[in-house]
Amino acid sequence: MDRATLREVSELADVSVATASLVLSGKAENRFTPETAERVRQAADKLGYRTNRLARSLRSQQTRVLGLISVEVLTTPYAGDMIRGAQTAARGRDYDLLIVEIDGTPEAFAEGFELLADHRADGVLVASFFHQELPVPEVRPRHLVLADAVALDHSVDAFIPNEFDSITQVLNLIGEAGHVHVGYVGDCNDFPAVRGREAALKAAADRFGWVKIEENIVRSEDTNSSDGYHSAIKLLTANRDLTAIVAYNDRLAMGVYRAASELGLEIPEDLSVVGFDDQLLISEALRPGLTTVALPHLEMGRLAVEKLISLVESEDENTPAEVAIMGDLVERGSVAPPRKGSNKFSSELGKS
Amino acid sequence: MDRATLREVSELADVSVATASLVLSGKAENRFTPETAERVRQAADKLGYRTNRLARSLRSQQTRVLGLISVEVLTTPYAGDMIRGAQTAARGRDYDLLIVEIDGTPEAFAEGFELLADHRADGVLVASFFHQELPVPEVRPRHLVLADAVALDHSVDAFIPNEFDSITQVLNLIGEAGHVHVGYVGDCNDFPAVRGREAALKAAADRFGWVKIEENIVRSEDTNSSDGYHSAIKLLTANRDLTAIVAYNDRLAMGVYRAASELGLEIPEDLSVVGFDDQLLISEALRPGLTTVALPHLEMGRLAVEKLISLVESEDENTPAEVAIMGDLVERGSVAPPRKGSNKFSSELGKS
DNA sequence: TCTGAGTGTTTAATCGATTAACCTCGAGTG
DNA sequence: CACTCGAGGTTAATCGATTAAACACTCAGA
Repeated sequence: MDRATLREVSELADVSVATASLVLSGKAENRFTPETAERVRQAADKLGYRTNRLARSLRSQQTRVLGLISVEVLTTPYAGDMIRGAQTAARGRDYDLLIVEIDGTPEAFAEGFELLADHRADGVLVASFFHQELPVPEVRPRHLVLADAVALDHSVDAFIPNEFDSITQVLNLIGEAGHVHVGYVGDCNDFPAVRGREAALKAAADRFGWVKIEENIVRSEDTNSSDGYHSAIKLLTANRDLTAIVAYNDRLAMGVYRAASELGLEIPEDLSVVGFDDQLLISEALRPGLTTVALPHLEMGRLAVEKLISLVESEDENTPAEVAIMGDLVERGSVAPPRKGSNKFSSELGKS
Repeated sequence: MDRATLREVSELADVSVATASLVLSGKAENRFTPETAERVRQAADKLGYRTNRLARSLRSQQTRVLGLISVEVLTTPYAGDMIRGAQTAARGRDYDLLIVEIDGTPEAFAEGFELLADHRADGVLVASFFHQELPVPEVRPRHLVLADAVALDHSVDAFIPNEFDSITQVLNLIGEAGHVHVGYVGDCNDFPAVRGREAALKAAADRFGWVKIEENIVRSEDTNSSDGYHSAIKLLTANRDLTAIVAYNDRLAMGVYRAASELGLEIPEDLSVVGFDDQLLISEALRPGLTTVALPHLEMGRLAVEKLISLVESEDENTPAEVAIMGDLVERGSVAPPRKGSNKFSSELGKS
């Protein structure tokens, strides 16, 4: 049941191993008579010949294998599409992916790099489960590209989401609907994603004339639904004029929904909500569906692999660049114009 | 910057390549003087020598690479832990994983198998994103194991969840709390997971004397939250005595929560709810937290790899077996004893 | 002195594919 | 007729590690 070797093919075709190799690799188009070539091809076909990648790689000093270091992408439900994008792109160029899952520590990187070096991967792609700055060690593969992450020292090619323009899409939706009392449920960490989204928020606030946006920002310790809930409660009770809340991500937005429901606020009639990430388990399940932005995971994976292959295949000098990619707006129904005057919540409270 | 070869090491140590190899592989413990051995080791150290896996594999005819065919595991947020379990187990035995993502069609399998055969994987693990029956082609790797799936013809070793006993844990919780009017929001497909869970439901109904369980089963077309909502509404309006609902999975349970909230039923006071899967994005985010069962993904991945390695390393005859593994009960607070008499919903309606 | 048995180390074949360099033969050229 | 040249192949080195078999040497025993 073992695969046939080139020697077996060449014997069946009654030629030398060299001839068989040359014919099958197509690297000597017209050095052989059509009959010889055909005989070789038939023999290969008959024996189900496939070239032994180990042997080829050993000889050619390239494996056509790309290492993929997954920083928690495999084990968190956020960014699987990035790997799919990467795999599709790689397969399309006849490369395969060797995937190693690690946490993001420098030691784990070193181990991962070592393992991939042992396998003689032609290049390495590091994919992160969210847009962060990674401590990529100095000792690193010759060809390296990052996806959904940048190197702390910005010394590596990277494909990241355009946080600013992406979230601006939902901010515009809020602004154009006429909201001016807008709150923001954020994250307290210092990540590029956090900085980018808040910068966009402030720009939008300026542009649309949102009222006292600085005071309507609450930053959660963590970004789970329950933090979103507490933050939203805090926002909505402190500022009863709020008619829209922007959440840093969909999980926080989920908490905002719960807060709204508890306070008797209908979404979107009394309160518009937008999220970020388009985590389907949440954004599709909430009622009404959450208007949010889908991160360009597939694209980042694809582009990163294509860049990596181009690095591998041309030995030209390369100047590392960070490419920011737009996310897709997904409108579902959690945004509506504000009620006249103020939201139901504040008017009800006004009565009592 | 390229890695040192054995020849370079041997030259530095002033011995033959054979000696260097023998010393470093530890396969000839006392054939050399301690001084020679030490000299070789020092040289290897100094040069940062690591054996070239391609060369070794080519020679030894085994790669210490296991293929992992992921049937949508990578790209759905359900079962990433299975891959983590598999990778950890493999690394612990000095194997690496070559992962290929496919959909579950026979053609995709064939392609995946071919690709892994090209890479001379020593064995292949197929991991599915849920417990299903897979059409594994006849032409298959010599060593093959399934995780979270069985072969249609049951001809392959498999590690699967014990659906019956796993869900019985939450069913017992419901029964022991004293509920007798129990509803079930199910799935209409004919999967092992569906059959196992419904069988357990019926067994529990018998054991606890649940009232007319057959009539309180609604099967959804799909298993998203919105189907769970519609099914729960149907159940709760048709049978006002229901005090507990069991959902086929957490996503459906999420819909049940919404239905309950819409009907003014408090969970767990008026209605107990249990799910299955422990999908954290849902089970942790819902209020109250969802009591559910965590599938043994990590374990399945781990055990499958260990079985696979044992197949690879001993050429003994093997009789395929399917091993069912228990899931873990996760209690969060969506179960309470029923209200005296009946639920709030039915009593309120009774008044009007 | 010769044989035998260890010890310590090297020689050389091998895994399978690639490819530069070489060979052979017949046709064409001056 | 001697010589060149191209078409159509083949030879053999190479990638790096593994390992059976051979070799060189020492020392004990006959």
